[in-house]
Parts: sequence; C-alpha cells; structure tokens
Amino acid sequence: MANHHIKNGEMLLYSSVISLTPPYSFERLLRRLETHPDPQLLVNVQESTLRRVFRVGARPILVSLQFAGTMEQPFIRLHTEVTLSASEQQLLEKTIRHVFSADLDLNPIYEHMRQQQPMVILTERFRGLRLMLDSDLFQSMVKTIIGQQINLAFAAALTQRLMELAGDVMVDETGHKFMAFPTEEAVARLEPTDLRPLQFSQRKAEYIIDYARAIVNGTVDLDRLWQMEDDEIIEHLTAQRGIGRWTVECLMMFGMGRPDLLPAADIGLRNGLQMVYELAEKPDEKEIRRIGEDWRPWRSVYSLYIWEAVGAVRRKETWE
DNA sequence: GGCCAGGCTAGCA
DNA sequence: TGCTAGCATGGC
Repeated sequence: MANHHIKNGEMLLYSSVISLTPPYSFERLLRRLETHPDPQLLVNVQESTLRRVFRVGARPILVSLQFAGTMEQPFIRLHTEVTLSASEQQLLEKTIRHVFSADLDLNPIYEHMRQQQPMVILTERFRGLRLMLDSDLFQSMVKTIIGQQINLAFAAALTQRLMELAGDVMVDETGHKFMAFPTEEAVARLEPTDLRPLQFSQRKAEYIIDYARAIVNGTVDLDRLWQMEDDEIIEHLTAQRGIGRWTVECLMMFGMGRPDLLPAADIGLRNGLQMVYELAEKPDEKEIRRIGEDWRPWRSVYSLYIWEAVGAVRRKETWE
C-alpha cells in the first residue's frame, strides 16, 4: 500500500505500511540496541521510531520507520523524502520485511521452546523478540569480521569509523548525519594502511579488504548463497582467509535470516548457555552443539534468546 | 594490571 | 584430525 500525502505541511514523497506477523515486540527490538549498538541507526525510544539509510539498488535512501499497533497487531509505517520508482518501492519493502523479520511466526517456536525447561522463562520474558537483520550480505559479513574476538562496543566503534572513511553520508533536515555502509567497491579500493589508524588490526584490515575484492572480482558470489544449503555456504566461504565457521554462521543468521544456525564458538553464547542452563562450567563448542541438538530446527532463535538473557543482565533488567 | 571480549590462522604433532 | 601460541585493542 503506497500513496502520496501531506503531513504537517511537509510532502512525504513515499509512504507505506508494512504488515508484521505477531507477536512482535518493538520494545524488545529497540532495547536490544542498548547492548548491541548499531551506528547506522537513529532511534527514538519514546516515539518508537527508527531512521537509517538503506541502499535500494545502488541508491542510498534515508528511510523513517515508525513502529505502531500492538504486540498482537503490529505494523510499521515507513516514509522517505524522495520519490521512488515502482521497482524501488518494491525492493525497499522487500528489504524492510527481511530486515525486521516481518514474516517470522514465533508461535510454533515458542511451543518448541517450552519443551526445554530452561527456555520457558525466556519465551515469556522476551515474547515478541526477533532479530533485526543486516540489510545486505556484504555489510553483514564485514560487520561480523570486525566483531571477531572484540567486545560489541568496540566493534560498533570500528564499524562507524569504516563507514566514515568509505561510506556515503546523508544529512537530514535537522542536520543529523546518516552513514550508509560502504559498498564493496569502496572497500576494495582501500589498503590495510588506511584502516590501521582506525585501530583495525593489520590482519583484520586485510581480511575485510580481501573479502571486498573477492566480491568485486567475482571469486565470491553473494547472490548465489541464497540457493545454497547451510553446509555448502560454510564450505564455500571459509575458503576465504579470515572467514571461519563462526563468521559464516553469523552471516547466515544475521544476514540471511536462516532459522537453524548455532554459532557454537561464540563466547556470548557460551556464557549465556551456562547462565540459562545453570551449568557448573562454561560449555565448550562441542558441548554447545550437543545441547543444541534438541533445538533443531530453530537453533538461531534459541541462540538469540540465550544471548538476550546475557544482554538483559548487562542492562541490569530486573527479572520478576 | 590482569582478564575478558558474539575468533582465526599458521604451525605442529 | 586436533591442539595452541599469537594476534591487537578497549573496558572493567
């Protein structure tokens, strides 16, 4: 549903409504950002609004979103201040539906989780939580590589510095600067020496630039991934230096939105699993995969909820 | 100052 | 196949 209209005297050149599958908790989505910062987003918690730049094709477009309705009847209003062609409208809506996990039905997953006693409290506490995905696979991979072995806050700082160095800037009517994530071409043109002053390690700088070049020269074809099985994707991408299993699992989970990934090497997941399952020792990767067998075919969602238990503790949320 | 962060590679048995 | 030192930096 798209139309043109006047609001508060301003011309909103494109607007539409995105339907969502309940239950959907905007509050949880936004609260997660407190512990998982994303420098691309401008969030207003009081008004449940979010603004960021999406690339529609190659064109960066500033998009304003308002979360509306209720947990059981949720929807998103979106608008832009530029006109969009019909195909751009379709592409933008498809991207938004993907990014906000609009079509994921949590009900059967909760039913599944309730069979795992330690998960019951999480299905109640985090009801309606789902992932906000990355908007494309290039930036998803780059952000995941950046996030290897460093804390989330530092990773967000490095991501922001990369965007400031090589991304596109858009300024809104209030003067706020919005960063669009760099294209693969822009990153491919960089040298590791460009990233070292931003506090990237030498190796991480090489990994990211090599990856961008592999896409530009066709060694890696991201569009083909959507047709491939999880195991094939792991095999294909871990052939690249700097990309290990954890990184590809995160790409499939945060970038592709696949439902059954278990990044078992993840330190946050190890800590969370120990906490939620009340284990005497921190589980290793093998132990996590063993426990996770009971979570099929929804291991991504289990992982998210276990991570979020850690996030809630960090945010000092009270558990009533 | 020591240890931990949403790991990966290279080298070695 | 499986194990481990080394990597680099920030935050507590």
